[in-house]
Amino acid sequence: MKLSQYYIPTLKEAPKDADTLSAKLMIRAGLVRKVASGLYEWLPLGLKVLKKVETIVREEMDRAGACEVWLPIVQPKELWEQSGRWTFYGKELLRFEDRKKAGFCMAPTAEEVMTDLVKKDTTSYKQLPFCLYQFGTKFRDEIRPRFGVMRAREFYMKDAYSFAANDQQANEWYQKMYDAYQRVFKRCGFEFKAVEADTGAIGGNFSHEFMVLADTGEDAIANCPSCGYAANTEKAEIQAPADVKIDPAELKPMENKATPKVYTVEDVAELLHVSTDKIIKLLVFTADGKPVVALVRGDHELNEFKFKALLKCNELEKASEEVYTQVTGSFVGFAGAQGLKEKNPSVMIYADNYVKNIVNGVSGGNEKDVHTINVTPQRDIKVDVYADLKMACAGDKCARCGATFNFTRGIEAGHVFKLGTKYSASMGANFLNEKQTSEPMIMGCYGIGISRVVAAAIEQSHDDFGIIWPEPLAPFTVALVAIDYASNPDVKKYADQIMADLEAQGISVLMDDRDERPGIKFKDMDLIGLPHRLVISSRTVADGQCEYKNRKEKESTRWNLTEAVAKLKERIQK
RNA sequence: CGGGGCGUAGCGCAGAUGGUAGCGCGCACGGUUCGGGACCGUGAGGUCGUGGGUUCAAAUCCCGCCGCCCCGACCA
Repeated sequence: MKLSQYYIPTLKEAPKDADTLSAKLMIRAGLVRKVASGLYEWLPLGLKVLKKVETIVREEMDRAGACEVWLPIVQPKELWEQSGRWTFYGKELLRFEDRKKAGFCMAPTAEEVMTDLVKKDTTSYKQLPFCLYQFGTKFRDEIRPRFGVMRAREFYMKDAYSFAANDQQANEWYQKMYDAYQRVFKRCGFEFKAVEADTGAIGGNFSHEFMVLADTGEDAIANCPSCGYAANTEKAEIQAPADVKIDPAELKPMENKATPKVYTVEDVAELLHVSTDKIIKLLVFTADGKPVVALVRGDHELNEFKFKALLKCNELEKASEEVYTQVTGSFVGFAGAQGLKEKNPSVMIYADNYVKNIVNGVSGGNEKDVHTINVTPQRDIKVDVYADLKMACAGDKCARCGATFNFTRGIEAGHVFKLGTKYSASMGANFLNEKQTSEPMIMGCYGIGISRVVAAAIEQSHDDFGIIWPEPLAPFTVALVAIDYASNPDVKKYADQIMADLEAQGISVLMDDRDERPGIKFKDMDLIGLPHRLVISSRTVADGQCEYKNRKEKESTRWNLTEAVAKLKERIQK
């Protein structure tokens, strides 16, 4: 392909609303353009990469034995009412009416249509198990789209759904998909990790996220170097610290200190000359409307996912100021749990395991501008439940083996869920088993954000000059920079020849044949980030040579023109 | 939805105290250049987000609306 005929509008400067590195590079390199918040146009170069990812995913889905289908993006309200998500799914579900005032939505995912499709034709255990998948546009009306195509409202996804007659079959499909995902991300050339994850709004029994590792990733991952356990920090189970034996002689009596206008943990610690791990943070939530109190150490963060799981509630929200005051009898920021149970016996107090070991700590003083020092929870606070409630952080130990976690960051590119019977039961996707009884199918669902994978590839692999595509995803394999193409017939002859030879061997080439200065051509090619670069110019042609450079490397080498194609072939991954 | 910021040429920006719009990049034409985003000259390109108000006069001041971005809840 000649660049002069291709549509690659590159930009020297990124638009100011591009917020992430990959978003900036995708726009600058002419992969995408933005039409509106969270809505993108994919240009030829970007689409090529998208298709490469799609092809890899399709091949691995087929290899795993899944069958491709194509489902509508506009879906009827009735199906969503059957699953209960018409009301349960938040505002991310874009709902609308057709001319007959019938309700529809733009599909954010496809459990409903897929389950509906399957239940009509599947009636016997003899037909199970199987797995269907599709590629398609998904729409989620995100409150705040961000990070370019990584969190767009409209995005391209592969979603697969497995249906099984029993747990064993269901687990086998989960494993097949898990393995297929391993192959997909390996083939994409990624550094990645499969981690245990929270099941979130999709619901279900258990799940893994496939994280593309990148320092700029949105998610933090805890991994155990000893037993291999890896989990999103939202989920990572932490070993409770060993109980500390408290020496009664150490304990000091509680005492109130004036701390006017001091609100943050850091400020309190500084004013009172204690470290933040001595501070007991009190948080008030409403769990399905009922107020609850949570305590965590000042240097820790409460993990709402864990708290929610512990409470087994549907909705967990930070309490309003009124509720806070009502529950604690104090002002926001100055409540302490000492004596709280005595004052308000109906309120449940939950505390993170680490709070148990605080001795002579600091807590809110239950008065405006006052904190209480020498609070020792074991003596002074009636905690109902101690549990693992904190976000995993540096120094935490693996709940399974006790080794200290390592932390990395990643981008969630794929997610596998074991759904169980959540949708099949509510939507009546039943089958008849050997014993003539009807039971719901056991489902699994498996997603890969294809458009997000493209952005993730860039987040993981780039430098100051631009993108560095992993070879399997590169829009073209070879960049052929033909300097003096327009003015030197020899350059034109050899460049055309090499391009034709490469293309004849199935190697894709993008040749810059434009009548531009060399600097512009180099800069553009670096930005676009094709893995292999060949330069042909008056200079090299005079010596019967060309110049080769890998995008990842700094140094280039000279090759004879006659051997260029063969040498290049050696370097290209098959 | 709550808090903060912004909307002026394709992109990045400047336009105190109101006087009818400019710069850099990019684009077109001519010339000099030609291995890491050259230089000179000429030129095209703008309902200043939008609706209203104040005023002799509004990009500028006031009000409404819309859009976009950042911080929080969602997620592939």
